[in-house]
Amino acid sequence: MDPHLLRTLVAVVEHRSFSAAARALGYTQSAVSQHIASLEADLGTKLVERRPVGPTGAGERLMEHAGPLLLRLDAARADIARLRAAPPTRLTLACTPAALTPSLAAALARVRRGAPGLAAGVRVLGPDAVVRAVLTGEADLGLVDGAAAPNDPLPLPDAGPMATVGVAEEPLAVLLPAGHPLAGRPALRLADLADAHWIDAPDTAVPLAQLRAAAHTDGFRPRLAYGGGDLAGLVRLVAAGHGLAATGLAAAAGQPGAVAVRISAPRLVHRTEAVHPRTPAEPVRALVEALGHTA
Amino acid sequence: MDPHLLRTLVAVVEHRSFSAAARALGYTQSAVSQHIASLEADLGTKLVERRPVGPTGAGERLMEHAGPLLLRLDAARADIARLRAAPPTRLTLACTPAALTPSLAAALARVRRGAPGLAAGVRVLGPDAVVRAVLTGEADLGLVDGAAAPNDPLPLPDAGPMATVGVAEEPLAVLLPAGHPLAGRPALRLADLADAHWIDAPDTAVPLAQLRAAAHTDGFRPRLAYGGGDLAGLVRLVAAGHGLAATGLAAAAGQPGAVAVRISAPRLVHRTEAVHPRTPAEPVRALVEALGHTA
DNA sequence: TTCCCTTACGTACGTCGTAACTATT
DNA sequence: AATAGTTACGACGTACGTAAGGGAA
Repeated sequence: MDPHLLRTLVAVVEHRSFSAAARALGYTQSAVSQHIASLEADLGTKLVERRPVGPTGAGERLMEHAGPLLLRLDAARADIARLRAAPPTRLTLACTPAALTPSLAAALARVRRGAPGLAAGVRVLGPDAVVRAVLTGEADLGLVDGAAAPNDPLPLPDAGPMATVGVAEEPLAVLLPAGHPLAGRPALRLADLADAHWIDAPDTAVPLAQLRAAAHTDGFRPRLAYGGGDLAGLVRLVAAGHGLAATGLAAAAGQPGAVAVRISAPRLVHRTEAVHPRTPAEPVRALVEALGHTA
Repeated sequence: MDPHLLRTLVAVVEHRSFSAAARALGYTQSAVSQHIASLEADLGTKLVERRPVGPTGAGERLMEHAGPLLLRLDAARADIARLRAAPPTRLTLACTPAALTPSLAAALARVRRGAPGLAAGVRVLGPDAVVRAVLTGEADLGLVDGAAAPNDPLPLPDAGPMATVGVAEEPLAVLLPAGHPLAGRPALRLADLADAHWIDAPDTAVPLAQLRAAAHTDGFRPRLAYGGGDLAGLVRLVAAGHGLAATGLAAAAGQPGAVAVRISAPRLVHRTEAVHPRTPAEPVRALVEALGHTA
């Protein structure tokens, strides 16, 4: 189970083709064929169905391990590389849509005033991708938002050692279409919304799975899947009545066509968390501290 | 960063010697030397100090990745192997000391009555080792106890996909020496115990780190470390006044020389959880169901 | 001097690419 | 017939063991 072979398996399954995977990896088609054959011989099971190409049951199972494994491998390399590297002259942030708040922007501005010439970059991604970016060193700092019990950490994928610091907690809110019968209420009970129509937008709003886990319910079933990372697009879908979405009260407020109503749930808040390497370089440490002061 | 090289690194650091690691792995000393050199060349950093042999800073950092990585690799192989394997004729359980309760023993007896000829084995281990045993297929089912919020899952190491089912919740209890001034109380507030002397027995009682996390405190600092997996030994240390230990009320009750007092903490219970592969073989499924009925 | 890790070197095995082959549509 | 994965085979590189070399106690 050489990691190279696993990487090839991932490419083959993703491309649904041996030759396309070979092109993507810079191998010949023959090498890819040999990689898969070698994995299958090692594990004693067929992993990939040919014509059409797709994973078998065992193949899918192995895929669930391969991704985290390869990520960890990259994370380990990045972790060691950071120990040798000079502090970055360019600060790269990865954050989820609702985590990119005015106070984050202000904190970043404050840090940059203190360090003239510090370049910066911001990438908006889904929560998992933010964590991945921090682990692999693509980003120096990540900011993720989601739902959790007060003072509890967010349930983030545990793919390696990293430090997490809560930087903001605010009430949870639900986005409703402007004309919705419940839109006038001052607050709504989360339990009453479990059977509503929901939009699953795991990269943009609070993932429904997180609501289910935090509320210990079976509800919050998606009626529409929304894949982008754009909050405005999600708001338009909510406004058109496709379903509801949960996020922080501040992020949800003042969206055109939709109304944000506070969710009153026992011990459940919208939380934003900073994710960074455990030995952060100087500008990262300063930014985390600046964020802490706004919390 | 070939896994073989990582395995060698782990062995070298654990044995504090190249030649001992070579013997343990079935290599020559020369090969081990080449492995380490190759890793160091790849990462561009010295990982191991020689004479005496020990990890450098970067080496320790890499070790934190190597363990989980190798575990995941074994877990992946075991996961695939289980898909092909026939249902086991011997049921192997791994459990933490306080999880081996009369009701577990009864449930196992019930299942074995329903399946005559089913051999069984029980191993008592620390929580991490229990999870490891299940992931690598050494055990068919794991039982772990610890502290958590009611209905919340225990904070287990996330080293791979597995199913967890809560099987019991009972009040948290603290073990006190028989003559202790607080021993007569009907219940104690957890917060009042944060500054007491504690014994850290992560393989036997509730790990102190779990108490800290669950109670959102900084207290519960260990005064004595207890490494074994034997509850009776821990009780003797408590009785002798070395410090306190937390566990479930039932497991703690009736221990000679010590007194169990219920801990009243807001939203904090002692919980036992079953851990098993996501597609359990028949006898495992039956046992989990039997355990569920006792909960 | 002894112990233990490193380096040199030869061999064996593994991995990749080229190219011929085979199966599916 | 064309497309796409497999197999055969040869060249190259890698990884191991043997054995000689070097530095610390």
